[in-house]
Amino acid sequence: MSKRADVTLSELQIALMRVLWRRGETSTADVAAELAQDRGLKHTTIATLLTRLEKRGVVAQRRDGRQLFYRAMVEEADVRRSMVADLIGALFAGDAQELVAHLVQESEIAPGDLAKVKRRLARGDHDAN
Amino acid sequence: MSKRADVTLSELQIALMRVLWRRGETSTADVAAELAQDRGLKHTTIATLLTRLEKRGVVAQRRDGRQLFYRAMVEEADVRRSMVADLIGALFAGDAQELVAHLVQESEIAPGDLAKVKRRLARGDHDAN
DNA sequence: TCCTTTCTACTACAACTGTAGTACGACATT
DNA sequence: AATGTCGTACTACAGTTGTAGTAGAAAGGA
Repeated sequence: MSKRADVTLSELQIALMRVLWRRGETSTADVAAELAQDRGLKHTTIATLLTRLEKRGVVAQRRDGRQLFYRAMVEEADVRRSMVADLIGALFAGDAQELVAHLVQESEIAPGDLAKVKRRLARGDHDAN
Repeated sequence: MSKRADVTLSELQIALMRVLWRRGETSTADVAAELAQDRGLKHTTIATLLTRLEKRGVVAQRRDGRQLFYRAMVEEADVRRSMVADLIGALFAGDAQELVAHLVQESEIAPGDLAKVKRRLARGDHDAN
C-alpha cells in the first residue's frame, strides 16, 4: 500500500545510484566510467555491483544488443527517508529533534541556519540557499 | 591528534553499546540479559558480539575470575558524530542543511521545532524538551 | 576472414555480520 | 566425590559487500 520502505544501501551503492538518479537510464560502461574515474574501480566491479542491485530490485536492467542499461527503481527520497529513519532510530532513540540538536552541538550546522532552512522551506524553495 | 574518528556500528552493535553507555562496566551476562530479553538472542550470541567489538577496540574487557566485564571505549557522541557525518556525506552531498530540510519535508520534525531546539540549546539545556 | 576490443556471465575470495552450537574448565550443591 | 550449572573460547555457517579475474560471445577493423 505504501512505498517500498526499507532501502538501505552502502556508501558505494549510493554512489552508483547517484549516477542513475542524475542521468536516468545509463549503460554499465557509462556508470563504470564515472565511478572508475572517481574511485579507481574496475569495470567488472561496477558490473557486479549493478547486477546485485538488480537482483535486489533496487534497479532494473534493459538489454539492448549486448549492452545492459540500468535505471533506478527507488527514488533518492525513498533511500533518504529509510536511511535517515534507521539512523534516528538506532542512535537518537527515534527522536529527530535530538538529531538536529546534535547537528548544532557538533557544529555541523549553525543555529542561525535552522531559521534559514525553515524560511527557505516556507517559501517552497526546495533547493537554493 | 583528534578523536578516533571512524566508528561505524550496526544497529545491533549500537544496541549493545547503549547498554554499556547506560550502565558503565557490565558483565556479559547482564548485557545478554537485556538483549536476550528484547531481541530473543542467545547468550552466546551476545558473547560473540562483545568479543568482536573488543577485537576492534570499541570496548575493553576486564576479567574477574571466570567472568568478563566490558566497558565502552568510544563515547556515544563519537559514534553519533561519525555516523551522522557518513550519512550526510553519502546522501546529502555533505550538506547538513539538506538533512534538516529533509527532516522537515518528510515531517520527521515540525518547522516550529527547529526554533524550539535552537532555543533549548541556546539555554544550554542539552536534554529536556 | 582473422585479430582485437568490448561486454556480460560466472566464479572467487576475504571481511564483516547475525546467529548459534559445542567443548571445557571452574563452582556450587548434594 | 559426583553432578549439574555457568561462563568463556572456539568453531561454524550463511548472507552481504568490496573487489576482481576469466571465459566466451559479439562486433568492429584490417
